[in-house]
Amino acid sequence: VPAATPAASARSRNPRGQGERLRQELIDAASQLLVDTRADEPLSLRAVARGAGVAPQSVYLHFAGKGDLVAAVVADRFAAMTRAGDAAEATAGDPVDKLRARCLAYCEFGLRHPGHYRLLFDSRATGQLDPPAFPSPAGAAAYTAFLAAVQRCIQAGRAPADDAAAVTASLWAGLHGIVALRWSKPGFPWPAVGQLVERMLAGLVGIQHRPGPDEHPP
Amino acid sequence: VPAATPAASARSRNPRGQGERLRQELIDAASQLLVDTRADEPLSLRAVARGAGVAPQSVYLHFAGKGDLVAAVVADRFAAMTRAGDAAEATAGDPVDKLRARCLAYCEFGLRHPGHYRLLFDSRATGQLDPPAFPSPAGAAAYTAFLAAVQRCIQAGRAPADDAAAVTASLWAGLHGIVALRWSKPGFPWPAVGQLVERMLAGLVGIQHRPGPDEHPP
DNA sequence: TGTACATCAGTGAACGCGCGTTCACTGATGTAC
DNA sequence: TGTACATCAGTGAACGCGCGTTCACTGATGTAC
Repeated sequence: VPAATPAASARSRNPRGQGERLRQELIDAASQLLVDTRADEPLSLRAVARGAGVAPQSVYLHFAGKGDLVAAVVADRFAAMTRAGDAAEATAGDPVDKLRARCLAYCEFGLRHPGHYRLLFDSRATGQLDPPAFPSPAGAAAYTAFLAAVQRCIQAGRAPADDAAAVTASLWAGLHGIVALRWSKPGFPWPAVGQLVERMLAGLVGIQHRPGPDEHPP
Repeated sequence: VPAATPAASARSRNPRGQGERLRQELIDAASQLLVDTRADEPLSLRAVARGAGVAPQSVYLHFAGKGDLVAAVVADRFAAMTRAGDAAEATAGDPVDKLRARCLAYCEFGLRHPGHYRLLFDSRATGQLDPPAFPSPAGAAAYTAFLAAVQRCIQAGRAPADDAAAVTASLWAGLHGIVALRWSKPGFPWPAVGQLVERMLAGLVGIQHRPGPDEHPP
């Protein structure tokens, strides 16, 4: 529990004409608060204001209310996740390696930033959204990138022909389970993330697994 | 938002010697509150007391505090889920049919009682536990039942020999994804639960899919 | 070159609310003698 | 058979807290004339 004094007490007001800066500062403060949130408490407008070093009312200068603020944070974090997935995919050349890289980037994002991941994919958190409109454009973009990666594998002959949308949905479900259950049940003896991802790729997409240098088959 | 008046205003006090009844009444009231909870708000001790028709202080007659109450609700709901899974498995004779029945029962429990499922498997909810000890005996029992079902399939020759623990972990992850993402992204065009479960069984466990009477292959 | 004024980036103070928890109390029911 | 007492199942009243939101205000900075 942080002290009652603002975290950024040294903040000075933005220069005239730069008032919009506070908007991003508030989004960043909310992201920072969520980074390692394990508790069940919803994001608090007053905590965000404290994190940004401003009074609670100042949030209303840029957002219509708490729901609007949360929606902006969701959009910001979805963009960050999409960027991470695209960057990972770009480092691979092969369609299979691209799909694998995107899957691993998805899991890594979720495991490194559990609060952000939950904000995007946990229904308790997405229930904070105002209005609760689904699917969001950002969420649809994340799915579309996976679908394209799966389709490329099929077209390259690296995966059997199948209903690509259904394959992608099952793959997404598998990846979500890998991430979400690991946070939910940290005491469970989970296999390595890489091994689980490989099982999903082999079993759900149908990709043949070629053991790499750091794989040790029994 | 319910009215400020208690939901069960007609409640009369339990007869002498039957004070323990209130304990279960409180657990039931909490379960009822969670049944269709979509919001991000944590379970509230005062709301539980209102639901049971007693004053907030009465909770302390049976529980040390909010955390203790939540832990009791978790144990109660885990028991209900285990019962549902066991009952579903008992209706099937074949090892594969037993495993499938348990998987479908798992998904059905999660989809019919999202608030209960989240209490057991969402880290935001499990984070309410006091103390946050994992794995809980009840959670371990749920996993063990799945592991046994997978092992029976392997021993019966209905699934290829593999690391049964790793197979079960990946299957669990897949089932969790089927349930959790469906609540998180209700606007997404999800395939039918049965089809996704069949994909998980075929791909992750290695069970051969034989089309049933209500399956319509393209 | 000075001055009145508009704009901008915020803040001071307060509102009513629900929360978890504590302390002292009540009133019915059983039991000892 | 009557009565004092213990036990039991709760409640009355209050505490301090953080929450989202509203209204009026401040003080610095730029602009028109």
